[in-house]
Amino acid sequence: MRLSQTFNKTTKTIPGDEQAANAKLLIQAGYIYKEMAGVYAYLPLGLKVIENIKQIVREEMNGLGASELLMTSLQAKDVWELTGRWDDDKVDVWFKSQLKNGTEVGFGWSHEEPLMMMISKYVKSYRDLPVSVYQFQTKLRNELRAKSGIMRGREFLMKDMYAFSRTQAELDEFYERTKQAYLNVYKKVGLGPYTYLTFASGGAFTQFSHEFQTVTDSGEDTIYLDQNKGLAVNEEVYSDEVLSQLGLKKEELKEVRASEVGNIFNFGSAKGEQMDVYFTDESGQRKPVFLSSYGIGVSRLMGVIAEHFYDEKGLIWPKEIAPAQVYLISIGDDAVIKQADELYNVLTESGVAVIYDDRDVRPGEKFADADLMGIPWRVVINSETATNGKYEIKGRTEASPVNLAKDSLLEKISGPEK
RNA sequence: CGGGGUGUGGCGCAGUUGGCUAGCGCGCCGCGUUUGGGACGCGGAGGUCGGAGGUUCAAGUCCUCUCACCCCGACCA
Repeated sequence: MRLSQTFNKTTKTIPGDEQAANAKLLIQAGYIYKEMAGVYAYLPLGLKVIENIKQIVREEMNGLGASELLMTSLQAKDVWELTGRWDDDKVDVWFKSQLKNGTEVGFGWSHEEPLMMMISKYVKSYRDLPVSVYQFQTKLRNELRAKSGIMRGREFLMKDMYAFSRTQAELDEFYERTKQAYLNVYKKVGLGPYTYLTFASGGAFTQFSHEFQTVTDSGEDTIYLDQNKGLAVNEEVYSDEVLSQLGLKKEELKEVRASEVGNIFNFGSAKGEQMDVYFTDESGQRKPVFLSSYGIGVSRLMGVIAEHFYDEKGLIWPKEIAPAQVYLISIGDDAVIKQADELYNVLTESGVAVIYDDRDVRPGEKFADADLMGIPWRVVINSETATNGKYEIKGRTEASPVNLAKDSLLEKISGPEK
């Protein structure tokens, strides 16, 4: 994209009403816009990051054989009454409204019940199972207190997946595969080395659920981490009994702050029984469906990544989710612009996303924005490079640039991240 | 929901024990000079001090109510 022709605004001043690093940086760099507390709009750059994360998640979910769909934001009351969760005393984050005729409706804070209901209309036989579906949906939650920028909002984007199985064994098998898929996601978005499978409270149906926790100083959770085993225990279930049950030794655990970036649940057959979702097996017997559910907060994940990777100059996106791979800067006259235009076309045509800073502003401003936006590579075209046919390139975290011929430049950009 | 803090041009802020035409930086508009780390000069536009009510000769400043935002806590299948 050419900056001179796109909607993109950065600002030198740090927002006064934000404390969280992710919010400050993302607003400053022009990724998000605050509508109200806990409610943020995604500007073009921010949307690009969201889409990049979604694509990574999508590929992993598809790899599990799940099918993408999209549920509704408006939800019917009676569906939730089946499990007692329409009650404000049971669920305190409901946004509710009503139709003109007085019928009460809720705004989706979760889609578990509606999706169970939907599936029950289609799944009747063991031949229909197993099946798994997922969606990227905006969740609306009337949180008492929003905080930490996009890490805990009242409106946020979540990937939720639901798997329906015939037996506990079938469920378990899918559950284990999904754990791996989740770890793949965190690896691909750049959080691999910091993210751990964590035992957490399981809710009504099982002793534990599994969380994925990213170790980061600004995290909201405390976990006890066994680095060698790559496992952690959330403090909410941390006890001597649990440790011995999991085969973990207190001496080998380290207490660290972390942010939850995913949570998966095994509901067994309880949910199916509760919501009357049954199928007929090979022998003609009526059996409850086994359910498991799997969530990743996509917008929160973006916040955690922003929170994890930045320096005094701004954001530092992992290349897999950066809104562009290259920030192209031209400094000079017509010859420079010609070379820059040319490179922009070459890169764009070869599928490299480029932010081309062709604005009529001073170089310092371009450099500052390149850093603030956190684009992995910065390429500069000036009168010298226009003359010798080379290109100046520098990685976001590198101290100084190098000059390369076009081929080496392209190779470097598409090569492993520096 | 309990506790703490903050609301003053678009953004970030200052504004003394109430006192005169409410300031500063950035940004914005115009002209000129600049062009490798957010330039500089000159000239402009833009606020009635979150909102309502009250005290006072006089309120950005004091009081009451209210709205919004931030932080801590509680909460978070």
